[in-house]
Amino acid sequence: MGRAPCCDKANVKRGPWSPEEDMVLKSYLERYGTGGNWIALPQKAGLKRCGKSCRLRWLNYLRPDIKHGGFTEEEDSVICTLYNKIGSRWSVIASQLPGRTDNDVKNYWNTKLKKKMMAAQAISLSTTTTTTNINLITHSPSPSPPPPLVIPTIKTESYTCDDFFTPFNNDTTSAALAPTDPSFMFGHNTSFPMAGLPGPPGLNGSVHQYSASPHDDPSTASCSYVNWSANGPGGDDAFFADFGLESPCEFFNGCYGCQEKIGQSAPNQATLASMLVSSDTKPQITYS
DNA sequence: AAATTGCGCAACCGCATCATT
DNA sequence: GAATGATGCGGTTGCGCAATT
Repeated sequence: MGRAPCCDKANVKRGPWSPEEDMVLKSYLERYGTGGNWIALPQKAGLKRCGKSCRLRWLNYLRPDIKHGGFTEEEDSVICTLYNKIGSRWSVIASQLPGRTDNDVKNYWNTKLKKKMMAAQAISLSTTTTTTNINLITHSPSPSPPPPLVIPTIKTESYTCDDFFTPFNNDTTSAALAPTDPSFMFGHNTSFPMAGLPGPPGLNGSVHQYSASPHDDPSTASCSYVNWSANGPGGDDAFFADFGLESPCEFFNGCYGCQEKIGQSAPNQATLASMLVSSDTKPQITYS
């Protein structure tokens, strides 16, 4: 038995969205949200569109945090690095680029970056065998034996204060426990410039800002790194594992994307500091 | 100036996965 | 565990526009 179509294709509009349709969809979503059902949304909003089409339009174009325009060199590097590691998992790659959508990244790769990287590969093969900063494309046909793969190990994630507080601000049940003013940090505006603390072995990076929710009782505080980056193998799991933590979510409940952890206990500032200090390596993480 | 070509990007399609019953 | 429905995702298409012939 075949699947039923998600909508009546004969009675839905297709093709480019008009500004009026955009306005209707945007204002509806800003007012009511998805209601947990994209399929029913267009009818409720008064749009003659397929629910999937509405979802795509919102995610790829109408969302307020979408970044349009050219990609930076840094974004190029992230895309190439991740493509070499995980292939065409565009949603994963896009998740590392704030404001970028998987469709954007996919289009950019297919139209520009792939050619750019192939050209770089051709140059590197014709000039030297000791490549240093060029990402080689492993998915394209290559002569045997294959050239050495050079994968930069830069791992960067950036969360803004607004991102950090998004799960709180969108969740009325936890809003009472969380601030709406990002400047209101743990310990009443105490940020976390803890210079001289040891960092995880083998990683170089920086935590630009540390913040936590402003509970007076630190034993129930939740906290999160904001705008941290780590250069080295592993990425975020390794980053935190080397602090002796299983993962960011285990302790840093309340961090962006970890809403399900809200409500668990978290280490207070002193405990966290002692965990960091107890590492026997010299400082490799700088806090600024 | 008209026709053709190439490019960029929005949108669609169909399959995979997840959630619910 | 099976059936069903909703969502997420990657591949692909097709339109509009600019560059080229």
